[in-house]
Formats: sequence, structure tokens, C-alpha cells
Amino acid sequence: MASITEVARLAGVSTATASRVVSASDYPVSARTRERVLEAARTLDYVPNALARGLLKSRVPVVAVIVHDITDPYFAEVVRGVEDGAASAGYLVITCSSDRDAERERSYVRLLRSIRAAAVVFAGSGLDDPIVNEEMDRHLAAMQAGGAAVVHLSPYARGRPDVGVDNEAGIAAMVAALAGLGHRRIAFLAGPPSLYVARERLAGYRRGLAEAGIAFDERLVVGTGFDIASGALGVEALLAGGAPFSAICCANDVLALGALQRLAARGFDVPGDVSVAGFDDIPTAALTAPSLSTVRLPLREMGRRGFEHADRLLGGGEPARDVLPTEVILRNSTAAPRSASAA
Amino acid sequence: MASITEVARLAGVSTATASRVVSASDYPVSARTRERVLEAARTLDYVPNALARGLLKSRVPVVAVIVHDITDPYFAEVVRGVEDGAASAGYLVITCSSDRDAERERSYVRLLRSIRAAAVVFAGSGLDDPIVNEEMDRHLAAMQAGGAAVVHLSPYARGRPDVGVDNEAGIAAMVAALAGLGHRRIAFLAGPPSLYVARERLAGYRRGLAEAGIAFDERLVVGTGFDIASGALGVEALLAGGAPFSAICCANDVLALGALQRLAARGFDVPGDVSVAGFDDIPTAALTAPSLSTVRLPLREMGRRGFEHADRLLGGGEPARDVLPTEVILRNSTAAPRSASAA
DNA sequence: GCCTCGATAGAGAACGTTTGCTATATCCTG
DNA sequence: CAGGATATAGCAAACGTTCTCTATCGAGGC
Repeated sequence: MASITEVARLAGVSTATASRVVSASDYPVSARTRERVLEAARTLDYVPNALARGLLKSRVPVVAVIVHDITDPYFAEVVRGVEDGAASAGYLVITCSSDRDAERERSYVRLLRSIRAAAVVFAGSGLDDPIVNEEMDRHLAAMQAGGAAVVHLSPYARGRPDVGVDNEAGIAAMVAALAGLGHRRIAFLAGPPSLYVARERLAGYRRGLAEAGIAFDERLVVGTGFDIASGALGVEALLAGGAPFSAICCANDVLALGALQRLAARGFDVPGDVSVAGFDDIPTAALTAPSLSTVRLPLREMGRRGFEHADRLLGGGEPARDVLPTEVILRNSTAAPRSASAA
Repeated sequence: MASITEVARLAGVSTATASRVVSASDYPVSARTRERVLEAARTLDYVPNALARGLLKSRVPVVAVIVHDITDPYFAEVVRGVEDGAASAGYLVITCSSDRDAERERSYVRLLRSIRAAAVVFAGSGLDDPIVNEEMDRHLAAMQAGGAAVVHLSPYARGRPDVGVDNEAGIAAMVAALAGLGHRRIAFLAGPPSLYVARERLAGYRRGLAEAGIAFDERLVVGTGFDIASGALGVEALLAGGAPFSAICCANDVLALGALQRLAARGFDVPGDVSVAGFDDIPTAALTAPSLSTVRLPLREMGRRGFEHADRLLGGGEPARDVLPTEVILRNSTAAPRSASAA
């Protein structure tokens, strides 16, 4: 693997000059010399060593995205957005699936710190683990002190996201839409209470209810995970609870998918017997039968902006805050209630 | 950010000694000295600089996965598998979505070469672009010469995958299953002819037909993309073609999803009027209505093995070849044909 | 008590860049 | 044509490690 020293020797110039040519520095180099260096680089198939460069700048052109699980379409979209932004700026993207395990997240951040990643983007909601969070904070502070950028796309322990959506307003809008269809008994599959984002969405549910003049009934809220199985379990819990409902609003699409499945298995017609609504608008939402009504989040755009945000920070720019719009998408899993209640 | 020099100074030892302690070298260091160094490292919140280390070893603990699109569930699963393997070995994973663009793929590889990634895993099928491939080969050869590992999980221009599945046998098995249900007019949505993997699957279709004693009818094969829209378009093409068929076998699940959607929109009952089968068994396949019959590929396991393969190569091991098993999964999108033909 | 050996520690080079400083032509200005 | 400015080029240090030698120290064999 040819180094810049060899390029310089072949071109008959000093390494300093060769470096100035290949690194697109703005230091003046005569056209003739420049051409000789470029020619030598081509001949030797020279590829600059980003590690050596990074050692000097204590930063390597790599941005990391920390997600809960890359297999979850929500995160895949966000990562893709980051990647699109990163690619055009010459950055590489590292993906870290934490499985919502604070310890695993911490160990990733340590690794990222050791390779001097230029930026780390937290795509998933913050985790509620005080013990681990303390070490995380130390790592993050050290990274930032070293010039790295840290960006959040979701609410977390220390504050609001740099780029995000208004989860509360989004869910409230869906509840309003459901109420607009005539629903009064709207259940809510709330997701894991330990996730900040889930808490925001629960708050949105309460707000939506309040704005529609519907009383909050705690029997209609069930805390769950954020996966398919939890959606199915949530439906069972609701059914077992005995409180009547004509619609189920879910804190995310994956939950809604599970609910749809279980409802069908239990012989309920959606939306005839009960309406179901999701949140996020992952690609699969349009593909189910019935297709899922949901709230669209500009997932990919969030990722792209997340990178831009990091890039701006890296360039010495000001930290800003971006709140992206959400949109209620009514498909075929929601309709006016047949009667006042289902179960 | 504390360096090993500062750790050494605080501990009152040389950098050499400090290095030997923190890098878990097997060079003997007295227990007392070791403890002092560890203590100093803890105090200073020392995190080794992987760039400096990498500069010396000309390799950084990072493995890259090149996929067509991380948003495609197939690739998300594979990446997750690689990540699982990598995490336990202390490696970070870089994701590169090439969008099936050879030029983009090449530019990613160049970037990977510049950061001295330890390994690159090609998850997607090779691309058919002789001009770009030549530069790719040069990069890959240089990386391998520098000690990096290159692993393929899909067939490509230069040969068979290191870890993969028997695509041909898999599709043939599905065709056999369809034939077993009584289908004789089986159409095939073939995917992009420029993809090696699509060619293998087409070969599987022909083999399955032959083994079932069914004549090949070229009017029943339509070349497409590998996305949802292509599935819908494929159905239209089949319908327009006029040749009767009672089942559609698809070269992958995403195609089948598109087909399912379009068939429903056109008023066909699946599997009543026509059976549909996919390939890959992405998570969504179990969630559609009707749920999709498909051929299961051990996607995550392929990723994990891909990493293991790379790791073995990095450790000086022998290159091996792994062929993982596939399994026909019959769900609700397939049934015995009502009559001899649908369209 | 001297010599050798094993255990442990340190010095310093090397990895491939970038960059501040210095040096040398070249060119104007008067 | 002298003197200073300007445009280029080179030298060498520095980034944070690891690793090969070399050095030191104590112990044990004779």
C-alpha cells in the first residue's frame, strides 16, 4: 500500500508538497508540480491513510448511529437518512444496535470514542438507567470536549432532541381523528414506560382525549413493549380487562401490526368491529390487510437532518433545534364505530 | 483526552510499560506496577486511541457490510447478524447502502480502504458492471494484500459466495411444493437480470419445472426489479400477457408483497384465484393478509457466519465455504388451484 | 563472592499524515 | 539594478501507539 512518501519520491518532491496536493489544501502549489504529484499518485494507486490523518486531527470521517435495532424498519429508515447525508460529505456510517440495553449502548460509545468517531447520532429514545447513564455522560462529555458532535433524534435523560418530531401533538392528532370518526372509547397501547418517547406519546393520548372532551379511563391504557408480540399481548389485556372500546390507538406501528394480527386471530373485523391506528408510518404499514392508519414521521428526513446537524456542529456551527412535521394518514384500519363498543 | 503518555507519567512508569498493561499484551509486568498503571488509567479516564494503534497495525477494528439498501428487511437482518458477531469480538460495523449502483459501491470501498477497515462483507448480489468492477478489483486486491478480509454472502462476478445458500435448490423446492399442490401453470417474477442472485433463482425455477415435468413457457416469466413496485408491475405484465397461470412464484418476498397488493387491487382472491409465493422470509412475510408462503433463508445466521468467516481469515485461518439450508414455509397465500387457470 | 540467567523496565524508532516555520527563486517597484 | 514582497518548496516536529532492543536488578549455582 503506497504511502505519501513514496508518491513524493516518485514525483521528485517533498512529502509536504505531495500532501498539499492530494489533501486538497489551499496552500499554493505550481501547476506543473501538482500534475507530477497527481500522476505519481495515480501510478501507485495511492489512497490516503485516514488513520494517520485522523491521528493528527484526532477525528476520523465516520459518524455513528445508535439505534435500538436496525431490524426495526423505523430505525432502518433513520439510518438510511443519516447515510444519505453522510455519503455526500464523504463520511462513513457505523450502525450500533443496542437492543435497548443501556450497558450495550455504553460499551458501543466507548468503542466509538476509541476510534475517534467524528459524531454520534442517537436515533432511539433515551434509556432510563441512572447507573450506566453516568458513565455514558462521561464518555459523551469527553467526546464533545475532543470536538466530536453528539446529536439526539429522540427525547432522552438530559433533554429534548436536536432534531425530532412533536410526538405528543402527533398522537393527539390521531386521537382527534379517531374522535372525529365518532369514537369515544379509545384504548391505548402505550409501549415501554421506561422509554422517554413512549411517555411523550402517552401524554399525547391524554391530551387528545382531553381536547375531544373524552374522560381518561386508565383501564383502557396498557403498557407494553415496542414489538409485535407486545401488540398481541396488549389486545389480550384489553379484552381481558372488560372495559369496552371501539378503537385502539398504538404508540407505534409495530405494536399496531401485532394488534391487527391478534384481532384477526380472535375473529374481530378491523375496522368493522374495532379500529386500529399506528404511529411512525413504517413501510410495512401500507402493506397489511387492512392497510394501517397511522401518523407519518419523516423518518429518513430525520436521519438526514441529524447528519446535517452533526456536520454543522463539526464545522463550528451553532447548535439549533429542528422540529419536523407529522401527518395523520387514514388508511383502511379505521372507520366510524359500528356501535358504541366492541368487546 | 488522556493519552498513554500521561497515564505512564501518573503511574511513574514508561509508556512502554503502560502500553503493555492496558493493551493486554502477554509481556510480563509485575503485579504492583500493573495495578499502579490501571489505577492511573482509571483516574484519567483513559481510552486507548484506536487510530494510533491502527496506524501501526494498519488495521482498525471495524468491519464493513455492503448492502443494496439497509431499508430492505433482507439486508437489515443480515447486517444485524454481522453486528451480533462483531460486537462480541469488539468490532464496529459500518453499513454501506449501494442502491445497486456499482459506482457508489466502488466509492464506498475506496473510503473503507482509506480507513483501513479490517474486513468488508458483501451482503448483496454482485453487480454486472465490467468498467467499475475493474477498479473494485484493484481496491479489493490492495485491501487483501494489506491483510484485510473480503467475504461474499452472495454470488458475484468473480465466483461463488463464501457463506451463502443454494438459491437454485431453494426456488426449485418452492416450485416443487406448488406443483405438489396441483399447480401446472406457475408464473415467475424473476427480478433484475443483472443480478447474479436473480439468475440463480431463475435457474432454480427452470429446474423445479423440469423436475415436476412441466414445460417451460417463457410468457410466464417476467424480469423485474427487486422492489414492491416491480411486484405490482410484474402482475400487470402477466395479466396483459394473456397466458393463463394459477400461481406466481417470486424471486423474493418484496416482489411477492407487491404482487399481493396489486392482485387484491385487481379483485383477485389469493389463494382462491391465484397462489403467491415469495423467497427470503423477511419478517413482514408473516404479517401480510394472507400471510405469505415463502422460502426461509437464515438471514441473520448468514450475517453472523459472514463475520466469523472474516474473523477467521483475519486470524490467519483457512478460507472455507459455508452453504446454509433453506426451508419452504407454506402459509396462507398458497393453496390448491381452483381450476386449471386464473387469468 | 562471582557469574549467569530470568524477570522486569525503559529508550527510541516507526506507522503516515499535516503544518508551522524557514529557505529560495522570481518578480515588481522605484 | 537594488531591495523588498510574493510565490513555491522543503524540513522537521507532532499525533498516540506498539515493539524491538538494551539495561538493570536480584537470585541462584558454583
